[in-house]
Amino acid sequence: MPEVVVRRLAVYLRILREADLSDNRFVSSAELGEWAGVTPAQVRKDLAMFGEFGKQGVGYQGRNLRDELARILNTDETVAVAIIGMGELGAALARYIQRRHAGNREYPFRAVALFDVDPAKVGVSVEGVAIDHLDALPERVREQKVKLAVVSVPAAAAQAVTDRAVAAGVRAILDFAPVKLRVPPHVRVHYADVSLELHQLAFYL
Amino acid sequence: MPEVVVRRLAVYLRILREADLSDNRFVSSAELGEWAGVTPAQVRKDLAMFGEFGKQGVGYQGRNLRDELARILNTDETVAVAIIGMGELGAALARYIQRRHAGNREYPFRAVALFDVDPAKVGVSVEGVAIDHLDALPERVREQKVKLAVVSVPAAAAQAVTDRAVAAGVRAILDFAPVKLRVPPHVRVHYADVSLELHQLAFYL
DNA sequence: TAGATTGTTAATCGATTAACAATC
DNA sequence: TAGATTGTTAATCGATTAACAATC
Repeated sequence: MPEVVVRRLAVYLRILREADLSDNRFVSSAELGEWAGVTPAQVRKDLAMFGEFGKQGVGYQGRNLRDELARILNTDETVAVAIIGMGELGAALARYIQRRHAGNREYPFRAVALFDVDPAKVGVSVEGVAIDHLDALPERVREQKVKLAVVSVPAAAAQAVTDRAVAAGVRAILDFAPVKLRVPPHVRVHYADVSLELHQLAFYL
Repeated sequence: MPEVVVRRLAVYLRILREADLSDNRFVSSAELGEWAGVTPAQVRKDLAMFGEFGKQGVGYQGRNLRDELARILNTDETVAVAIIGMGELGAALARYIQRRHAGNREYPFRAVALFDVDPAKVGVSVEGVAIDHLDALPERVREQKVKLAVVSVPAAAAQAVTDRAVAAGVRAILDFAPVKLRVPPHVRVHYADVSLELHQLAFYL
């Protein structure tokens, strides 16, 4: 499945989650495309890759489409997330995720495990979740069946913690460290690299 | 210029900045491609869009290529950045950027202006830069000639602060709020949307 | 000179858009 | 039924890869 399609599906889902979907609100590919900034044909093609969700002449039933997309993206149930590295960024991410989950039951992500190596941080709670020592990662990841991890450690440590997370069963990683991670083919990595984004934007100045 | 090319240029530049470039180290498109995870042809094509930087039979002179790329990406001189929203994420970003700039003179970005609306935060210094009230944004952006801004405010406030930043002369925005921003055509927006990334990754679980 | 690698053109690949028959 | 909009096929567009003459 092309990565761009998955990205757009996530956009459609967010739009539908935010939209006010009264019981029988139908949404057309034209509307959804307008909101997402893509063509109606694009919307229909993207959705058609996963099934026939619409009714000719009417459009897509909003709530149904939202639920189908959540199912496709595996966010119809709560997704357990581990955050590795409780520096300022990691702690900010942990609080962000927990608060969104607490504030809106539809928000699927929940930080169930937090890790650091600093003894001063281990044991401290962040939004009700205790920070564990990195050495406890394999055990915690296995017992909580964590499949998705956020890496927010210094660049020099990123590959090593990634290796440990992957060995423990993690299948997808969001990496904030400015390092290209080497992982086995069954593991997916996305990069959230602030400096790279700033560099790209600087081109247009 | 295709956006993917600009993205790869930024990757090449980072690689060259990190590489140990002795005086006459030459780098081939094969090497650079290997490090960046793209084909040699891709590297040559990308670079050829901006000029002829290589020597046949030899490759690209590392330091020269690095400097050329920095020039193309407008990061051969320090780039002033404003950060709007000093919540946890905003503050973490401010510290990250300042520390990298302080630690490595080659790091081009510098947070020269920080903004929030919380009276408890205004006046507080973050890594030596005082937080200003949002109302001071137009004045500060103009006097510091800030062209690049980071938006790290709550979703509900993102469009409003963007409008003010754009009115003051900002040309490129890195938006951390999960909101599609509407901006005039001469303004570039990149999104750093953690929830969207997590949603995409969840697809592969 | 011989070997290597660029810059560039041509071939391939894949994604987007347009068009329209199917059908609600 | 008439009007609207889907699902899908065909046409277009653009980006990637392969190939090779130019040349250091």
